[in-house]
Amino acid sequence: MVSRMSRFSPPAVFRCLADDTRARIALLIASEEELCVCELTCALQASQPKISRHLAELRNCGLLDHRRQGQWIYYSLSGDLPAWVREILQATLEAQRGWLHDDMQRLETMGARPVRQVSCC
Amino acid sequence: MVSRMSRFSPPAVFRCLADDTRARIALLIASEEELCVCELTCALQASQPKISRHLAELRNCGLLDHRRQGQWIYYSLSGDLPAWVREILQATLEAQRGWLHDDMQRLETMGARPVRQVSCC
DNA sequence: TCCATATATATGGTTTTGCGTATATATTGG
DNA sequence: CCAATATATACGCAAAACCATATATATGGA
Repeated sequence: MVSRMSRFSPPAVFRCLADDTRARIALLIASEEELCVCELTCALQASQPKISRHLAELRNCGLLDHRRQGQWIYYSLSGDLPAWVREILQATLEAQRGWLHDDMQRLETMGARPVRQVSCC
Repeated sequence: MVSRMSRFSPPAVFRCLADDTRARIALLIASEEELCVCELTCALQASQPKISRHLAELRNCGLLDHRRQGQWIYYSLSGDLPAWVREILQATLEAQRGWLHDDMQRLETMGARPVRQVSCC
């Protein structure tokens, strides 16, 4: 019997992206590599708990990784993401950039974005 | 302001595919071009009303077309499907054929499948 | 016309999902 | 240690999704 409940089964992945907030988060991160919670809160104009709750879900589904840098927690696509999931995000992103336009605009014009540091010292 | 509610917005499409039954139906049809309700009922081993209900939803979302031929109603991918949606289905299908294996097996070994007729007379 | 088959829809109930608000935790700078 | 900032989680509720069962509709053949 073939497993119908792998972590990345098609409906599991689609379910993760089926919510407006989560789709916007996932595509923004796919586009920007890495974003912290406050940037997403600003880009989506949503409350911080709402963003955090959906980030937790994307994390639990295995779509996102996170790292802490000081006070900020940066989210990125999971390194374990299967290629087909990456392809889906990429295809959606390329075809639907317009759909993300407002969010990206707010992100670009956001004041006081935290500064990334790749390594320490 | 950019429309956030097009018929084929990312979350709308993903929501449609977020259910186990609907994902299996959509991918089976993407693979087989066209399937009737009784074939899907057999392949998924689900009740006829359950299949019909999910087909109606896929139809309402704009993912599927249907045509009647005699007593049977054949469902296929909508002709109006945006390219990116087609790509998503194709990428998922190619990467996740194993996930569909049991369904396809049952379809292939199904007795008394109705015979397609392309045109009349 | 009557029956069998194929398909669609309605109904009522249970489960899941998403939300706002309140609160907890962790980090940084004084 | 204290206050401020960033983030996560808990709780109670409203809305949405899904299901099984029952029923309606359409077609084809006797």
